[in-house]
Amino acid sequence: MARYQAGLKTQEKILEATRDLLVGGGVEGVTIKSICDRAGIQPGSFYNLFDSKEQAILSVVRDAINAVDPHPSGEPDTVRDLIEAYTRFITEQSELARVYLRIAISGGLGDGELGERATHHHFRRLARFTEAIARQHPELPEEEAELQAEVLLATLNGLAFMWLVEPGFDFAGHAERLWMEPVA
Amino acid sequence: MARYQAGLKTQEKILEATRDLLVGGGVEGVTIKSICDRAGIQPGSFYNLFDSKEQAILSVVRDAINAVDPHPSGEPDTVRDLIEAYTRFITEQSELARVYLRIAISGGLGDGELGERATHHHFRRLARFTEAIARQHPELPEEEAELQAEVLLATLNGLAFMWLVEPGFDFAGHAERLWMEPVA
DNA sequence: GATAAATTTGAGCGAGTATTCCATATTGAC
DNA sequence: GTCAATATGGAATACTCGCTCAAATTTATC
Repeated sequence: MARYQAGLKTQEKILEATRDLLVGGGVEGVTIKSICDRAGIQPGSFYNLFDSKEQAILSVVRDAINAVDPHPSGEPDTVRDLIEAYTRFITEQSELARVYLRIAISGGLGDGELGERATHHHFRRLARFTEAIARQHPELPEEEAELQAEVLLATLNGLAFMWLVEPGFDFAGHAERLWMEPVA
Repeated sequence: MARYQAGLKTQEKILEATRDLLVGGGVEGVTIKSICDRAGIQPGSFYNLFDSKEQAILSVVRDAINAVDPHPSGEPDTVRDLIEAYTRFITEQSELARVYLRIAISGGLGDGELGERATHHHFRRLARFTEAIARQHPELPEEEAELQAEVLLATLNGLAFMWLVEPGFDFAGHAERLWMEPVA
């Protein structure tokens, strides 16, 4: 057992507060004051555990990005696997999913490390979808597989965004219909 | 002819600068200083023509929202009309389209008048899609028509997001495939 | 209890923010 | 040219931002 683990609890409170604020108001709503108020601490404590505000945000966003792509280096996945993983991500980890949709998708356009991470994630994810489609339809030329992957990913993200705006939207039901025919 | 029209030119310069900044860096990148620098004016001139920074941003966003839904009270439109209009919006007014998509993602969920406008626009647009589908497929129950409209709109937005991240993405080509079969 | 390390506090700094104010310059009808 | 309405420049204001730091407090070991 580690000595002095009081800081771990504080760190958890900070990350939780940051995540809530990201869900509620996007990156703009996250300030040192808002984090500290919600976590019930003072700025000094924050900077005892994090080097900067950006670091706390990045930590939450990194979790969200990792959660959408589980077991990235396991056995090769099918298109159905990927769609089901996205559905589970949204239904079972909706808080992180909200962060993901608000920050990761649009964040790729900003500057700084956040933008780089989001862009890198986008292309890695696109490659993963492309591989799954190419594996499932070997007759397709590589280029066509990537095109279909782009459309599938775009559709999934569009459906997810609809769910973000209208919480009652049945993402799972609509995503299910994309299983077999990823656009002719 | 109005007297004292020197201010009109300044107003135009301000709106142009604001639009460019919104395209380049989202709402966060828009400051009074950045607007004035880009427009070649001073803060005093800005506040002679606008009451606040938010007003200038809202003016640009209002243009973007209006541009995506042309002739809102003309003759009833078909699904194909709506898809073609979105395609034209993106291909022919890409600057405004970038503003529209950036705000739709990041701003539509925030507080304030910007969020209200974006949300209001979303549901008005959804209703318009629903009507077009219901008109084209009278056999569908109202509820099913709305569901299909949601999926169609989600797909179009998803494709548009993809285009926003990858400027080379062929939005028009992919949107064309949605003409006849808006998901079975 | 003494000691030292870990943790928290909270005032405060410098930079940047939106906005205001007013003196000055420009405009345009008469 | 006159004069009032309009437009501009640029310093000043009040505020929030991310962040720092020395002092105080808590925690674990002897």
